[in-house]
Amino acid sequence: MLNRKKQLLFEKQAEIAKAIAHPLRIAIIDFLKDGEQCVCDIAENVGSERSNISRHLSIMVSAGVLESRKEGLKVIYRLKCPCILDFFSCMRGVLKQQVKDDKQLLKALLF
Amino acid sequence: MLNRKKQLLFEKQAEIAKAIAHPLRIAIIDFLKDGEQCVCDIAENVGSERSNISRHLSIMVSAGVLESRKEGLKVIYRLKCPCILDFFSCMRGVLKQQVKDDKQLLKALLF
DNA sequence: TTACTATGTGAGTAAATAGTCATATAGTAA
DNA sequence: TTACTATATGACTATTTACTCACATAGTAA
Repeated sequence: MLNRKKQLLFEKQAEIAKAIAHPLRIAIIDFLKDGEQCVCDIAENVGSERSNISRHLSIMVSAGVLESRKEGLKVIYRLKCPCILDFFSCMRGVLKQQVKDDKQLLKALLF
Repeated sequence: MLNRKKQLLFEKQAEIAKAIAHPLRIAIIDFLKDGEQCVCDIAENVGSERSNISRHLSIMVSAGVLESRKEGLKVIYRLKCPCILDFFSCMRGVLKQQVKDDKQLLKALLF
């Protein structure tokens, strides 16, 4: 059984992972990898309603993944911890491995 | 707007992130970091019903995060892509930053 | 002031997810 | 064969999450 400390840590980590675990939020993080952007430009880039994007952004801010600053009417968001991008390349690695496995399976089926 | 290719990629990546985004699954991955384990030992370590653990394991296998092998009656699971552990240290970094921010806020409130 | 723009949020519905219990399956061993 | 153990899964309920629409808020500018 886990002790309380570890359990709390895992819950906090799960919150961060949840904040990333959505196609739109992945798209947002990917869009922000080259620099900060305002809500309207993010919404236009990822193709969703501004109110929806605003919600997704606030989820990621709460989780500590993004941070924001105001500039006139606009609110500009940026990655708070760019190490998240390393996780993205890890995920691409997992996907590549899946494709390799599929190929192997296909070969096994054909011969 | 995103093109179809990117959209598909982001959906696949989100599936992987989702497969990690749960306290029990984080605990399981953490437990597996030092080597493969069978379902019953995982269940005992993280403190949940075997049927529940079995479901969480199959979610992670489907996502390509874990893989398994049979050994007699037991099914033994292991990390398929240990680079996921790097993401764990990134998450710990995010949490540390949150604590720092909280300290700053507290100071601002007190003085 | 009024009109406008960018962002955030309450309320509602629809869909996805998690956990539990009972049961099924697969392998072991008498 | 029967009894046992480890794992997986169907069915169900409860909870969480995502999206949309309407409206609120905040800043800009005439």
